[in-house]
Amino acid sequence: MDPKPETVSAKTPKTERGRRTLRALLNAAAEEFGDKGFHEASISSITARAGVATGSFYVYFDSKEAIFKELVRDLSGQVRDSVAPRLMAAPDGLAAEGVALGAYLEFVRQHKEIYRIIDESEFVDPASYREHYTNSAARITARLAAAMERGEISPGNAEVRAWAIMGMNVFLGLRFGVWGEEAVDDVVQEASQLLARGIAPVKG
Amino acid sequence: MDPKPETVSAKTPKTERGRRTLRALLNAAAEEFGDKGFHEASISSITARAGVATGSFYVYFDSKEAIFKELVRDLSGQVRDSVAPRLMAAPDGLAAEGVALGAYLEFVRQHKEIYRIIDESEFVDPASYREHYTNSAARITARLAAAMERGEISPGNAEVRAWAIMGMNVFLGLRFGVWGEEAVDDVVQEASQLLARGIAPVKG
Amino acid sequence: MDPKPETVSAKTPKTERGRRTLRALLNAAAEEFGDKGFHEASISSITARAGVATGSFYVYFDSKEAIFKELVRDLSGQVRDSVAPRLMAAPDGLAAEGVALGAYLEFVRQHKEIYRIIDESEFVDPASYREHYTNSAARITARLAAAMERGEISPGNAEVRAWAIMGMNVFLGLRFGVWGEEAVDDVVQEASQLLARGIAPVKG
Amino acid sequence: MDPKPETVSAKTPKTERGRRTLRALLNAAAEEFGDKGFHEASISSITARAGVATGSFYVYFDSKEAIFKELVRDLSGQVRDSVAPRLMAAPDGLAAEGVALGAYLEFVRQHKEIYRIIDESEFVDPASYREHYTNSAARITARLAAAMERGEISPGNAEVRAWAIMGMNVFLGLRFGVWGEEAVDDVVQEASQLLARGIAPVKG
DNA sequence: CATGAATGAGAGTTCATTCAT
DNA sequence: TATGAATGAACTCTCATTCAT
Repeated sequence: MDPKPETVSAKTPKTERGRRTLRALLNAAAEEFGDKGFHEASISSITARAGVATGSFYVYFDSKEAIFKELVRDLSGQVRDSVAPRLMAAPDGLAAEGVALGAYLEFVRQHKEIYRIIDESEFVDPASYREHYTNSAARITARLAAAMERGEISPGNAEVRAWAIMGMNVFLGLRFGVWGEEAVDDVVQEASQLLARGIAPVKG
Repeated sequence: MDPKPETVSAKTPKTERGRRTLRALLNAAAEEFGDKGFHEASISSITARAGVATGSFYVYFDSKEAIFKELVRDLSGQVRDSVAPRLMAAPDGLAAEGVALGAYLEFVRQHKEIYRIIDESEFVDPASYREHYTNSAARITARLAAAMERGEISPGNAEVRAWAIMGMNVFLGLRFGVWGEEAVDDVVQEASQLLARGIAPVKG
Repeated sequence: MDPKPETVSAKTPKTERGRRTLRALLNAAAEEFGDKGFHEASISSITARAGVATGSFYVYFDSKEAIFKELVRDLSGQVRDSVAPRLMAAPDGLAAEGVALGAYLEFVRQHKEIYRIIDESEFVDPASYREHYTNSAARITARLAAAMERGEISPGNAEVRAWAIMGMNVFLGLRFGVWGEEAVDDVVQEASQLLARGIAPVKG
Repeated sequence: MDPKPETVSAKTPKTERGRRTLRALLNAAAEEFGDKGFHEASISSITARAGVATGSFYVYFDSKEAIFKELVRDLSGQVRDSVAPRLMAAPDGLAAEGVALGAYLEFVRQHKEIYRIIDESEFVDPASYREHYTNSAARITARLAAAMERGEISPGNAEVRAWAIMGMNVFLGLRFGVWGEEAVDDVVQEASQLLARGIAPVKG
């Protein structure tokens, strides 16, 4: 269940010991960045958490930015992968978006630090940030386009809708996943309804 | 008739010259933070832009954080004030949200740096960030509640809807205001439609 | 009862208002230096305590050092003057030194900050420090010499004795005046006895 | 056989090179503080004297205060150790105090900067100052108590006597060790006599 | 691969002092 | 005299990165 090894691009270790150290650094970095944010985080704190010497860090990463970037890619994949399986179960393209919101809210609540790290990438490595949200939007757009195709939702600009839906999800995630502790079912239902009526196929 | 005295919390100057210096610092800080972001920004760069000595900064602010906080409050007020007058013109509560989105998109496109500064507050002064979005949501919630009252929109959980709408706006603002350069009318229309059908009053 | 005006050398004010400001500054400085020590003390804190503007300070003193120096001279005089009257009452030159110790201990206990300020002058204005203790020693030396003359004490090197006695007093003052809270009578008696007879075993 | 490992409290180096750097910093600090006093001293001057980079300072010490504290502890030990061996040679408890004074005067004259540094600790790190003199007094008290026990000195309050003796020594040290250049034998003799027999007129 | 000491540029911050009003 | 804003040199401290072992 370890996060995909293929996402680890930089300086792939050749020995088993090396792989362990790399993994330890990545985990330590997730903790450190989640706790303190990028700028307050320090390499020496990361290596301390990982139980290795300062210098060892540079065996695996070129810079603080590099490990952060690596991490964002890793986490971005985790967010995606946590939603995907739930989507399979959705009866149709309209329902799918409600399911996706529910899955996202749950994930966010369980991994608040991931939300934070990804968001901070806007100011650390804008390209990663943009990539993350652009990818997300592209996936939603594709789903919507397919559903339109199938007549499950009304015709319209799929990309605009995708960004609108993603924004909805993210802010509901912030308010009811990261900040709030209240039950989430009502939120999902209310939002699903808004969405359903909003993009449901036009009858008659 | 002084410029926004309510935003000036710290060390109010007692002379006219002092007021000018303070304003110059605030304006310089907006430029600097907008250009470079909080961490890359430097006090000496701010004072240089403002045309005053380094030490003068500390006559008015206790720290880099302090002026940033001040600025976020200031800008948050500007965002609010830019949308408010347009709302007056809306025929009803349903249309109002479309109008608000349009106003917001325009504002964001003209003041990309404000968008950036407010967003960065999540990592510099989370309380300000939270306050900004909580205030925004509260205003939307109040509008929706009133509109429900008047039967202009369907009954439902106004707060959830407010956060959903705000999220939509913010992400459309990011995609089509900050990043994109394309015309914005289609976006507003598409989103308004999504919203309209989503929360329109249910017809008998 | 105000400290001697003649000790105020710098920029003697001509108006009544000026005299009040000067006195306020000196009192404020005594508090400030006593509380925080020379280096932690700040001019603006002194002027704030005195209830005047920062710039007013320089109407009366040339620098932070200058007011400190002034203060040490002032306080040095106070120490001297607090002991002098008690000496008059002493029956002879030997008893006088015990009386002086008693008077000094009392004074120190009541004015701990004065002890501190004078001592700090060693590092702020060594000349003042040296002057203070040299003057003290000279007064003791003179007393001892006169008493020798009168045969009230044994012949010997009056200056060495004076410094020894002063050191005794100062350190007993530190231990039992500044730090300790216990009754002081025993201390005075024990020290007086040491001074009179030394600590050699009493011969049968 | 490492140099005084007990004085090294903070961030003990793990390599030989580290130990050398630490020692160099401590020596440089003694020079710097002795020359300029605490507040005029600068970290960069210390590192320059030690021949290392500014940042290296913070590998071993948290602050200017921290190294000063370390140094006072170190020097306090040196004062103690310089007197101790001479005491062994004293024939009895009464003579011992004269010997101690002599040893102290010599030490002070050779290490004027140590005297200064320890005294300045009163204003930089009062706890160290207090500790230094409290320890000294405790050692003298113990000697006196033992000598009383053996009947070598008259009965009395050992602690009061100890502080009196220490004060005598310190002030004679200031006057004849730090400030004066004259021969010191007379001083020791006069003070020893005072201590032994006091200054009451010789009877009969 | 691992270690941890060394580096040094650069930042924020302080505050005694000056000066125009 | 009094005011308080303006000044700017100087300092401490941080930490990502390098490198010899």
